Amino acid sequence: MKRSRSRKGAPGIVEVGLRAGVSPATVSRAFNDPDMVRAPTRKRIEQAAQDLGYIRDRLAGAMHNKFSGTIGLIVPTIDNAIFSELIEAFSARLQHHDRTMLIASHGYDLAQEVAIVRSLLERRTDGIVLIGFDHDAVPLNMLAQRDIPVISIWNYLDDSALPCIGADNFDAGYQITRYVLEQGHRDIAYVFPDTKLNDRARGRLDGAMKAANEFGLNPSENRLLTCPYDIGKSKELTLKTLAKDRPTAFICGNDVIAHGAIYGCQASGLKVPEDIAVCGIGDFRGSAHMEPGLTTIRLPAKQIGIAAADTIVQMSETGMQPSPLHQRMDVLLVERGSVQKLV
Amino acid sequence: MKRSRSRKGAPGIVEVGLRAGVSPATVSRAFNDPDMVRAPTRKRIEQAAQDLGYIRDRLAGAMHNKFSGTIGLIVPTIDNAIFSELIEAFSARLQHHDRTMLIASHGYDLAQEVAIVRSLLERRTDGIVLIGFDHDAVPLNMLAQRDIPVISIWNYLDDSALPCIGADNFDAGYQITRYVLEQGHRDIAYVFPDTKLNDRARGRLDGAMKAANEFGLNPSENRLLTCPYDIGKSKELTLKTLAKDRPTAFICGNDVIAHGAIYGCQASGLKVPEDIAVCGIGDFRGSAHMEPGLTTIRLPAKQIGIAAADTIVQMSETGMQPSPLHQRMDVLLVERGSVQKLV
DNA sequence: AATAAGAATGCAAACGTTTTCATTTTGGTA
DNA sequence: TACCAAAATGAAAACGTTTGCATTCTTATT
Repeated sequence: MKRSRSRKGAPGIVEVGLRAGVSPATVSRAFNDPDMVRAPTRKRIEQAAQDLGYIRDRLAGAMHNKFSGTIGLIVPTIDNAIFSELIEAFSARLQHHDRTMLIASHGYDLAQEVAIVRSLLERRTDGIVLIGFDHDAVPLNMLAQRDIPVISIWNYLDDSALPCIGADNFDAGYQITRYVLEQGHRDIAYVFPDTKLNDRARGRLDGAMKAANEFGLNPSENRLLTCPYDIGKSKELTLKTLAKDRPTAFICGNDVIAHGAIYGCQASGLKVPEDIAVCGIGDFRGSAHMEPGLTTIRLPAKQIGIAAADTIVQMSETGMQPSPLHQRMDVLLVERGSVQKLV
Repeated sequence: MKRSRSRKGAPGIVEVGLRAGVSPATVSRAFNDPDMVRAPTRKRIEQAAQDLGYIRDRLAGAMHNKFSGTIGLIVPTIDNAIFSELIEAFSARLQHHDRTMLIASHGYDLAQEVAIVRSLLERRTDGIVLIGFDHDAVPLNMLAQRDIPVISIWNYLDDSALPCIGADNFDAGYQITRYVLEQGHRDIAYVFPDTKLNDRARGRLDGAMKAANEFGLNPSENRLLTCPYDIGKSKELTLKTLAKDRPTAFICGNDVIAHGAIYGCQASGLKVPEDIAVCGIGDFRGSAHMEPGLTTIRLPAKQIGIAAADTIVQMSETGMQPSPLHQRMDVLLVERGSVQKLV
């Protein structure tokens, strides 16, 4: 691999210094600590930098600094409404902090996650943000050993080992289920993603079960359905379920699944909510406006993204754990048209 | 800002060398050019690295190398089905090339884009991928001046200044419109995003107009609607349009808008496609499974993402323009249930 | 066994900043 | 005007790699 040197003679800090008649050190200071250099000197430097089209090399700076100015975000998937709002907010907020986001997805594969953490470490990210609590010990150890700040976001647990910022998914599952029960539904199908390696889904399902129990219900095996985050799969599963023995309501582990369920109902000629109720969790883009509007639990994705950015940056700057260690964001039941009182 | 030094005494190439009884240089070679060092030596080095928990510092390497191993992707928005499939594919493919993705979004604001390019340059990305052709000259010049490889993706133009990989949006607009016309529709509303700074939308609309003209049609002002990429806004606009003077078909500039249009029709009591036809462009997640299934033009997002990653990596390695310079991906009309023959 | 050619390794100088420490300048005060 | 503390600047040593060149080790050939 021939690596031709010679970055086009791009001007560096010394060229700028030469032109401005100051030492490289002063140029550096002018950029990092503007009021350490006198105004007129700074002016000259800025002018020189401008003239030369100087662009600072943060990599070189990072070598000294211990700080690279990048933050890593590791998500299960990007290609999904689930996280895109979160990612956007997080990224924008980081930009605001003059940090750059390194993002990678592992497709719900924890082995992949190890490789990703390693790669981020090689890039010396100043901090890493993970989704949820289900993680391999290896990457966690690598991070701990190096004192790299880590937080877990999206889910909330008041006693999680990692600092966290998230919504109480248990509560989300509990609230929506209680609501459906209060509408008089008793024969309910629960459609949730695989809860094996997904603490968010697990929390939601547990919450749902608690609500059911409080109403003296104990959902039978055939009312507990597993479905991936995929509209098509969900629609298919719904169709199959309806063909056998139709419940009066579907409680879905997330909005994507709920969208599929609604389409499934419509495809089999049922009207939502008149003939059957469907609800989700998440309140994704589109849920509000579909027909009927989806009754769901709103998770504050944007808020979480912003808080996550603020927190991880602060941790990297102070080297301390955030306080509070566990930040809980409120979830909100939003009633729209997809669930109605059972008559 | 106190920047405490001392990266926890993380072992470096020299510690590894010490332990393996070789010089740092050899360690470096063992990692970058494995068969430059003899197998037994390499074994010892790998073992030592393993024992010490060594993680290479790519930033330090990048200083020498001219290559940082990162590629920048600049998109209008992440939080939108439009680009998420593309991003995911691009990112995965880069990972495969042992590169890391730096992503940033500018929210359709070209001024923002300048700042972003600058920030990426500061991070010394080995290449930059942009969406579409509408860009400020400033960042383009910065890139050209530094010989940083750039490509434009998503849209296709056989004579674009930048190398490109994309779908022919003009053709997409043309095809879907022709199809609708062939189904007998004549009174058609065209709902497109603002075409000012969006060459993709512009191309699609131009294509649609060409098809209309070929059928001797010249859509009137009030049939040319402008709508942002937002389901809610689109639904609202549809409702308003239907209240006045209802066309027999809506051709939407993209699937998100089409989703909103369908919901709008349904909300006002019309059945799609019996009472009114709706179609989109894009074939996003969900379009296939909604009720009715959306007739649309499939854009090969994943293919584009993969090709983009391959191309930009290759450009950065060879320092040459790709060939072909302009890569055109096929679009495909997919007929589903949202358009039917006008009786 | 001696030798030469080639492979493997080591040495040390980069890479472009930041930062410590020393030196100079500034501006106010005696 | 001379002097001093404080502020601004400069010199030079890092930071952790990579790499050109020099050196040493292999190994095949005579």
